[in-house]
Amino acid sequence: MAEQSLETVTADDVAILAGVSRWTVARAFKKDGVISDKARAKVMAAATELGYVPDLLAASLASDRSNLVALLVDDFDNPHKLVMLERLTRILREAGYGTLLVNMLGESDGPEALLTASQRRVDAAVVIGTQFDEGIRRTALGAKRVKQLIIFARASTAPGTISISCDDVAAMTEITRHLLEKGFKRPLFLAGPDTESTRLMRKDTFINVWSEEGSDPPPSVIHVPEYSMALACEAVTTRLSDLPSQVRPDVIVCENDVLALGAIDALRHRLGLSVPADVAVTGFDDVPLAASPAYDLTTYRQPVTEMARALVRVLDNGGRDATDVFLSGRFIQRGSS
Amino acid sequence: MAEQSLETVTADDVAILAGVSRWTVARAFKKDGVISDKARAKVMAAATELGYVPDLLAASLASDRSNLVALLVDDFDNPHKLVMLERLTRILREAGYGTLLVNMLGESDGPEALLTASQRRVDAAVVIGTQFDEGIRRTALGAKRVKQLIIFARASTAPGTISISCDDVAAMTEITRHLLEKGFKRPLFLAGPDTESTRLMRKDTFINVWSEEGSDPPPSVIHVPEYSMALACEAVTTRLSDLPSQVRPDVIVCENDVLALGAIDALRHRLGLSVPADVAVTGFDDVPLAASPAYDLTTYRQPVTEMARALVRVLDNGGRDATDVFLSGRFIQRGSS
DNA sequence: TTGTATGCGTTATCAG
DNA sequence: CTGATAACGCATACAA
Repeated sequence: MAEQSLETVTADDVAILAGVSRWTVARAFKKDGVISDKARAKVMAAATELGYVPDLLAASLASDRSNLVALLVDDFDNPHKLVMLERLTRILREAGYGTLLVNMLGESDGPEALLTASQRRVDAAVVIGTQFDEGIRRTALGAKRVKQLIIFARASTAPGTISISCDDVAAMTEITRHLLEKGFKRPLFLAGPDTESTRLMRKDTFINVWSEEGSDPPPSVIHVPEYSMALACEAVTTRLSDLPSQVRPDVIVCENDVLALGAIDALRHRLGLSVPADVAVTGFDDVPLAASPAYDLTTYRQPVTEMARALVRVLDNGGRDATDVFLSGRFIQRGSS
Repeated sequence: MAEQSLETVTADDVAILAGVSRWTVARAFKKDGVISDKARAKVMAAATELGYVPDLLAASLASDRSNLVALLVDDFDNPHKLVMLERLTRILREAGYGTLLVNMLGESDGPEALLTASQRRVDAAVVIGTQFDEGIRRTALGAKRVKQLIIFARASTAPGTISISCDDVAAMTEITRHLLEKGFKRPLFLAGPDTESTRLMRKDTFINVWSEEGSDPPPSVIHVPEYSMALACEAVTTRLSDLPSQVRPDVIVCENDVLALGAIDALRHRLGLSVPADVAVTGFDDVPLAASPAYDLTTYRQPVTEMARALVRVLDNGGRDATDVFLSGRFIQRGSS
């Protein structure tokens, strides 16, 4: 078949060549189109001959679906984002959705970012950021700008949104019990920023389970204002330096892997301690680096694939009778604990 | 202003409220629209009152620009991809472009991925993958499917494409001279897969400069089939184990940071050697992790921001008189060499 | 400077 | 099962 270099080949062209009407061409391209096998065959033959592909833009304009979803990301520093992006783009594409990647630039850029997306008629906006403020929700829901607002990898009780996330409670309970079994006595919990609207249940769960099932004083907690290795490293260094080993934490439980990696760096390279001999460390997410011999981090793998599939289900349903989704992942024990 | 919950507010609605015609509304929203200040003010007032935003989908259909570019990625394992995605989405968005992230799933998925993008009428397809086969080029250029094919962060001589990349020759020359000055004698070059169409000039440059300016035997080279820490770690381990220290390389020069991080892991955790005391290591890209105390990797920072800006320039020009772009980055000396 | 007709490529909906 | 009419929301070119 010679390469076509027509400016653009439309359904009309195919219709003429196939000897049918333009609408029959459209039907042939719908999975469940009501059309005779014969007609479809003719259309398809003509289509491949002309190199016709339906124009999704025109389709979006005419129908009220774009099969496009916006992925709003606000923190590109966490390698786990790359894992999520890979899985989301793969699975959404397999399901017929395109993905618009939107960078939520600064602090309060959420609403603006959402507008950009809504201008392209996305079927849904998926927030994969760490922050999720009320402004976004209002912008999304007010004026029906965005049909659906989905919070990914974060639990949220905000009305009008649905969230798809890892079951933090089950996950952190498993981690905590592992630590209790191992006989750790003085945990330190290293947490990220304390947001209101979307929160991780990891810290609370850890504190609860440890307090209930352990017989020791409640764990201490430190917060860093961002999920950053450098900040975590700094925070742990300050906190542990000059601390006599009798009162030094024997395990640092981190809200995610990025913090854990920073903590390990601090212990080894700033404080001259050994992991896990002097201090153990656990993370959360299972970023690729967690498996490297350098860190060998005990962590919990979020079920990203299943989460992405759940997203597709919600999308395919057009958001009807959708409820929040919590999925279990897998505890990954490695050498750091 | 009360939140509108109108189904959709179009330019017509704004026109009525502002007491002008629909076309005047359109003019008000064009940066260089020929329109009186008074009319524009009225339109804008009406627009904000109604919460009107132009529909980019309809605009794309009517004009022949979508202000949408597809980002085709085929390797989500390299953290540097995250850096590039952050910069590209940020700068493209600031310039008024939306970004469609497309996952080039498998081996020969390029053409298919490109089709997905072209169905949405992207103004350009930007390949950020490591692989770039001829199939992609043909699909893109054949039948004028995609107006522009741009190779980002990779030099390419493929006809009909334009590439925007770091000046590998200058960069690697700088790294090599640094190593020569430091007095290293037995380098080993660790490279990724050997592709035909888009190649890095890093390996060749290193070999050339080292051979010309150094007085020692030509460097040895090993290839790994993927840019993966694990593979690099394995390859270095096999290569160096049981090697007497007199003939052991004293520096491993890596094609990128991912390989370098894997090499460092191998040296430290598999071979029990110290970096840089026993063996030095250099990378390329300056991924965030390179700055961590754990690796402290000497590397070369790609000018990602400038590269993204160059992309915007090409896009704004609609590809007219565009030529390949090479930009210099910055040599970053750290502790690993 | 502003208004008007026409077209972009598809889909929804109804008629045959 | 197939053909036809009317949008979808905007841009371009031209006329006023």
